[in-house]
Amino acid sequence: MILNEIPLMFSKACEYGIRATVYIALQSLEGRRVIVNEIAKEIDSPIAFTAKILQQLSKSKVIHSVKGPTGGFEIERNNMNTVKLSMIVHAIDGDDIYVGCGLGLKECNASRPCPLHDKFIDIRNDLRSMLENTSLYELATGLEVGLTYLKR
Amino acid sequence: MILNEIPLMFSKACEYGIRATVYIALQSLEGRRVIVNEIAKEIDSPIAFTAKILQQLSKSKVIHSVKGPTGGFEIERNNMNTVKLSMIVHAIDGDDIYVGCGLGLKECNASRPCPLHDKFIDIRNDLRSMLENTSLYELATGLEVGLTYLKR
DNA sequence: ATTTATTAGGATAAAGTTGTCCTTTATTTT
DNA sequence: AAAATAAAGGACAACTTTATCCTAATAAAT
Repeated sequence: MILNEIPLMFSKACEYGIRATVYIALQSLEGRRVIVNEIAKEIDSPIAFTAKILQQLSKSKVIHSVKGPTGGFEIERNNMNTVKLSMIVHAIDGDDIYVGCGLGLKECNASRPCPLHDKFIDIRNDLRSMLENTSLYELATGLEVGLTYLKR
Repeated sequence: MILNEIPLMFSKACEYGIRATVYIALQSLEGRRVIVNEIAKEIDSPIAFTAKILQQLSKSKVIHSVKGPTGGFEIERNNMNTVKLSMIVHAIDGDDIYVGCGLGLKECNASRPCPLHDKFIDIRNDLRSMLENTSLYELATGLEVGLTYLKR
């Protein structure tokens, strides 16, 4: 019997958030504004939960929301370059990824490192630099096959 | 408002498990068998929850338990070399760390990778190799200051 | 043999994450 | 102006993880 199902790297909320943002970006590149129902259907995520996440991303200016008929979500072409994966993750999961010892040791720091300290730091820095260096545009256009990839 | 508090790398259960195992190893090197209450106190973890985790580690043969008075937990000196960090993690968190796309994309694989596929693979492989190459002995004796480090 | 100390294990509670539903607010269309 | 459409947001339900408590099983000490 195993106690846990730990997330591989991100929470579900964050996964949905990234997938949704990429979908919105792809559609915005086609000049289409998209509504939650469509997004959730296309990325295969729970609608209402996705709506919550989109609210957060909207507040964080990662995406832009428009109310009313013909409304929905969109992302300006310019923002696709400035928005990095790290901003999406931060808006949803916070910046926990960056802090603390992997073993939860409070005394562990650079001057008195635990045996795994440097390894943890390296791995986390790799993750961090990937998140900070990957733009939304790069991520969206890198999905050659496009939409099909967003379904899980 | 942020939805989540995602674990940095391991679950709480796994963190406690690693810290507890290291503590047991350190005490075993001194010839001392230790009881749950002491372990939990020294690694600053909840007693009953720690007991559950120790049960799992005991079943998985990572640690050895002895019932009754003078009983407690211990680890044979020989086992400290064969027990790797990966075994502790596996016993508690399972091997989720190793599977699936970081974005939760089901179509993502080596032949049709998502834009982050290789980066995810690299990071995860680094983590995996760290876990598989770090022995309990190395981990325990690497903690020069010993016990103080295990408190959080 | 009885008592005592300790792990094993079941039941359950608390907290956190994920997911749903319904009402309110904003905006467009008619 | 009224109706319709969509996001915003509050309340809450389900599930998972974390945590506690109590009893049973085991084994040493008396």
